[in-house]
Amino acid sequence: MTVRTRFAPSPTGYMHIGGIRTALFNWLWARKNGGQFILRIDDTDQQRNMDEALGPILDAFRWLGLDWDEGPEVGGDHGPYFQSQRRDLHDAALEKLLASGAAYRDFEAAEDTRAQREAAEKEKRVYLSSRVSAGLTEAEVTEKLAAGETHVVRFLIPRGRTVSIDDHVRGHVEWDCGLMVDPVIARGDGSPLYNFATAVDDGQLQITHVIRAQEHLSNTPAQVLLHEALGNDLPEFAHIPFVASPGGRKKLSKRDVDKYRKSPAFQKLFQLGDEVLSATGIDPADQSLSPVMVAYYREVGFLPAGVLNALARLGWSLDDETENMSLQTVQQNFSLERVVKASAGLDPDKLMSYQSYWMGKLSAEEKLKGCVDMLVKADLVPENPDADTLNMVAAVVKLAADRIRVFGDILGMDEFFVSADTLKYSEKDFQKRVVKPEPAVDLLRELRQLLATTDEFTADAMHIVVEGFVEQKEIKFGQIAPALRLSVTGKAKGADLFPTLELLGQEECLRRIDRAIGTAESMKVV
RNA sequence: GGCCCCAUCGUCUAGUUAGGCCUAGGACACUGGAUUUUCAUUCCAGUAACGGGGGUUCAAAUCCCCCUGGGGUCACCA
Repeated sequence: MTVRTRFAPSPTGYMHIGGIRTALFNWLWARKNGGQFILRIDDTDQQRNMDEALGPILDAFRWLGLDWDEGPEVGGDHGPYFQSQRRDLHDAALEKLLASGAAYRDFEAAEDTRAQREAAEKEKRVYLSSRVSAGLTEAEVTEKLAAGETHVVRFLIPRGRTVSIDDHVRGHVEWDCGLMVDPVIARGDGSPLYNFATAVDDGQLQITHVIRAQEHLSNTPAQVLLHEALGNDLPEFAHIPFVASPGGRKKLSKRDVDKYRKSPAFQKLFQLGDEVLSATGIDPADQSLSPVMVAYYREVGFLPAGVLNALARLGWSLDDETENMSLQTVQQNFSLERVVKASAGLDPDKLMSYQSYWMGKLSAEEKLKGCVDMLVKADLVPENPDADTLNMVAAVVKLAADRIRVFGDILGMDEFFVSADTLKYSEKDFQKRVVKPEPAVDLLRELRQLLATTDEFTADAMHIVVEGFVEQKEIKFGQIAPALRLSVTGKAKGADLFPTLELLGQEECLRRIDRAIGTAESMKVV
């Protein structure tokens, strides 16, 4: 039988990083087995703008390169793939269950049901559905219906037996039906509820493997019973661990981003993200993007390969040593048997490590393209840049080498894309390296003369000039290099100094040194 | 609270199904050193774990029981 897996997101306007991990495992299992991966949109009745709500979800799949065989935009033989459009299927299934007596119309007032539940809770006994309505004769039901009495439809749990599954990751799990409440499967208005719609849809879509997060384990007995009553082939189940917050055990949640912001484990990621996001005109504080969302990583300049690698290794391993894996490698080696049982915390450090690895694998062209896009977004480079600009960016990217782990890191090298008069100094370092040391300004002034009279302004030539200068003045390299770096780049750290000078060019370097000298002197006066 | 799930370095994990090859392996992070006259990289080294208690056995991280701890879920949400 062909393996068919599905991922059924609700259109919420963003794609959760944990959600896409579940989708990834479904995709992997389908691809590994030459099967189909289906995307079904579990939208309910009142939904907001569908483009707005679904767009980001499909974008996330496309960005990561996870294609779907059936679903929105691609169609398929088992459609429609929007749950809201499958109502006739649900209605027919509901009729079937009603007719067979597997379900009953419950006319009990909602407040009565609630009161019973609360009473049971108070008395510390198990609450079970009263089933008063289940005992109604056909005539009585017809009468109530004619009288327009509102009712829900409940599934009649076969008490006195157990349900069990042999879960691919959890093993044998069993539930006592005698403890289960008859679940509502249709609302007062006749619309289907999740557990019921899911069973109907999974059955009709011929899903063979339901791979979903562990939190759904408690939904499983009801769904299994529903499948039985519907006469569906029972799918196999794999309840995978959910993605937990860094350091914690709790489900990673959009609601807790404020807390994550304070967590040490998340510190570096937030810092990087804040810088990149604000440079590209997105306010990091408004939480339209956060590390809980897939889009966050794209906007900060992560690679699909990096994110995918981290996600795959969260709760799954190939063996005892393989860490860096392409999607293809994971796909070839994926197995549900090697999925771990315990929930796994997302580790931003490890994610960054995978990311750096894959960034290192990129060709110069790909790297250049990613960086250019980022620079354009940050307005440091014009849209559709000319060849000169492109060459400049390429040179910077090459010089930056592995300092660029994510494309957003190029924005930290903005000194190459601004003019001498708009260059920003790192205040503290400038004080420490240029203003405070007594001879720094004088040395800079003298060195400037030397640099100005050099015909050949190359990295090697500059190196020789500065070395000669150091020798002649009988100072240490460390007494002039930091000041020079600060003057020219505004920063204390960065790429190799002499190639940096060459890249900036003689004129620009001189302008920057002049400005630094002026600035330092005015600071000294005050 | 009921039901269910889970438990190896700080983190992600290997090892658990078929007990011995485990004086518990790898990776990330961290610390130290070398290289790089900054930073980043690279290289080398180091710190660091079987939650506790009982069994079974010649032998237990691995099997059994109890405890503890963590988590999920208990809707006319999905």
